[in-house]
Amino acid sequence: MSISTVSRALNRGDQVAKSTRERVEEAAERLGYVPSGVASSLASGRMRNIGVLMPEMDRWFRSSVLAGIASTLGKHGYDLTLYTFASSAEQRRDVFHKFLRRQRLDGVITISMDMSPDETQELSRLRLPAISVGGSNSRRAPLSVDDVSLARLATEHLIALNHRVIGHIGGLGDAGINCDVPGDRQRGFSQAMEAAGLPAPASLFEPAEFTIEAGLRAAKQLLGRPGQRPTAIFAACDEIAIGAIIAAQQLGYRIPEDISVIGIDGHELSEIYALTTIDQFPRRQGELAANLILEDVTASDRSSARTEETALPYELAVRGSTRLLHD
Amino acid sequence: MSISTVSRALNRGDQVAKSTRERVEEAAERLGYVPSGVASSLASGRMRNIGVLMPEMDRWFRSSVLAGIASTLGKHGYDLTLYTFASSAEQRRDVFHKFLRRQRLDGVITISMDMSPDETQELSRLRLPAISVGGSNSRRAPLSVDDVSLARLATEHLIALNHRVIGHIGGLGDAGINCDVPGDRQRGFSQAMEAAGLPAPASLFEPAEFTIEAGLRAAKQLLGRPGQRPTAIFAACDEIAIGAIIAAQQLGYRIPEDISVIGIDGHELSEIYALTTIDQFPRRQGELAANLILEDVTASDRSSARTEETALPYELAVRGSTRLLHD
DNA sequence: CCAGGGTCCGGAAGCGCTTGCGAAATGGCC
DNA sequence: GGCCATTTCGCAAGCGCTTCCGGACCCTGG
Repeated sequence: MSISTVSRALNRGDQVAKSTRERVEEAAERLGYVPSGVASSLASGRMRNIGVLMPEMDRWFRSSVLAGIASTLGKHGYDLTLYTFASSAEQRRDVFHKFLRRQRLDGVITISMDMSPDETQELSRLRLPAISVGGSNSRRAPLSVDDVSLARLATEHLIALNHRVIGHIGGLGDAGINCDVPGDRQRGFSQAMEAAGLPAPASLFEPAEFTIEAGLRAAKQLLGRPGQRPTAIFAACDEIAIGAIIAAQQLGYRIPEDISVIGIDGHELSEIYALTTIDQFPRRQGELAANLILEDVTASDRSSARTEETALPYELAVRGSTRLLHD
Repeated sequence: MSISTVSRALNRGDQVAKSTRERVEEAAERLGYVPSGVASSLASGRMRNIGVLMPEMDRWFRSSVLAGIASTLGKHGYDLTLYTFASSAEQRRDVFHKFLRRQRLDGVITISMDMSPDETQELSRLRLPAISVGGSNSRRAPLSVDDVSLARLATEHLIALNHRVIGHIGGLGDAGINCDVPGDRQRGFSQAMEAAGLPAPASLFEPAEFTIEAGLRAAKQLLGRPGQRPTAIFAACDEIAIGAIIAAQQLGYRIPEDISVIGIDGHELSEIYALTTIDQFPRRQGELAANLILEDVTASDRSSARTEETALPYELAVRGSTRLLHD
């Protein structure tokens, strides 16, 4: 039995008789033989390896997406190479200009980061299919929920419950280098308020990063401010919303009797806090992203590079943190 | 200028005149040339790639360790390939018997998982240096805090505060396939209680997985049970502790007036809940693990395979969730 | 001025696989 | 049973680097 027959039997199974293939597989199993990844990559040009780029793993959303990607890629026999750049511009440059150029990847998935034109160009120069999840205005075949609509929906939920004085916490991007999800959500909020003819004064907005701690601080600011107190708060993400709930409780407010709170994400903690939220199934987003990139990679030399956005499912999950306001 | 000179100039810089090296580097920079990773791996046998194995990314501890590893490896020009197996034994088998055998890795780091003898053997058959963090009785060069001591320390803190009736929540391993951190912490608890001559009846123990939700449920069970109510709770991890705090509050208990709570980990949320805990700096553990594995990999052909355990730092962080019991 | 020793560079042989191409074998049909 | 169509297999040429080895060159000291 020749080397080439073994290779064919193990790889694609075509062009080789069923019986020989079975013999080969049996022998490989017995010897514990698995073809060397680097050698087969070098020879075939296929890496069986997808890169995942993301700013940091500090948010629940991102690690959920990552988990979804990891499990899906694993199922298909692909490796997943992880690149993070914790707010260091230099590390980020290195990823694009050193690591990606080593040509170990068949494609990349980016999580909640917008690429600069330079980076996008680099990707196409390398002829690497890419898809991004959790970014808003990425340039190549983005996979994203429409954050503006999401925020509008959340705000409309509060308005439908008769709230008129609604505060918003969020809007602080990741140091500007990443995606503009916070900005989009703020815009959605404004749109909904405007459409309902409601004012959205600056005094009812408080900036915060996407963490519980920041949400807690911001909510205290917002609620402690003299002037008209909001009867409801739209938090840009669940972490902030949970922080807001804790802050409200610490200040003596009852949720939802005194203040309604709504978030976005479907965080694992949201159920515990009975948080009304918009679930966007991040893990499933990761799985979807992985499947799409695999399709792109397998597709005969990316002739059919998808460019249209793929809309993602989301779902208003009404729990106990929002309630009708009686006037 | 010949190919071999370029290779030498880019790789090790020795055996090549400074001036030529500079010329090569300048040219590479200008052309955006970076040597193909697979080709150089195949030729040299070095992969510049470390594998990270872990059960799932669902715990804060694990993603913190991962973040530390990722940033350290990136700084040294190494790729990080991530393998997870969400409780599926088959996936886990595949990782060890397919993915690792592809020989794309220079070494592996395992996070909070114990390897079966079969798996350990597989690793040494592949001559892969390995180090594990967050596991207790791993077999190769483990890097771990002594979970028994940690738990003893936490319990002793409560005892020193005059508590005599102390409950414990935890002890539920990850379906038995992973590491025995929960068991170790339970043992530490028992040891401390016994040493202080205090009883630790079954009624004061409640099993729980390492999540906030499970902690919440378990704490309600523990506190709702008729009979002697504990004045303090030692939670096996911060997630459980936070769940316990929330549960206690929901039941109307005040923390720490009515019940003291201590956890282990140093979770990002622990400050918000004023949780007394034992910080074990997981991110730093990840960085350390990465540095050690790089040492192992670089070391002239693993002649000096470390086998002794490396003790890790930890620190009792006393916050507001524990207080002296006046009798 | 020449020998000797260093330094620096180029040639060439792989690393372990994939795959196009042609040869061999197999099977079906008249 | 012979011939063609079809399947199945082996040969060999790479894939893009690394690295051993020998040769060219330069400098120094005698």
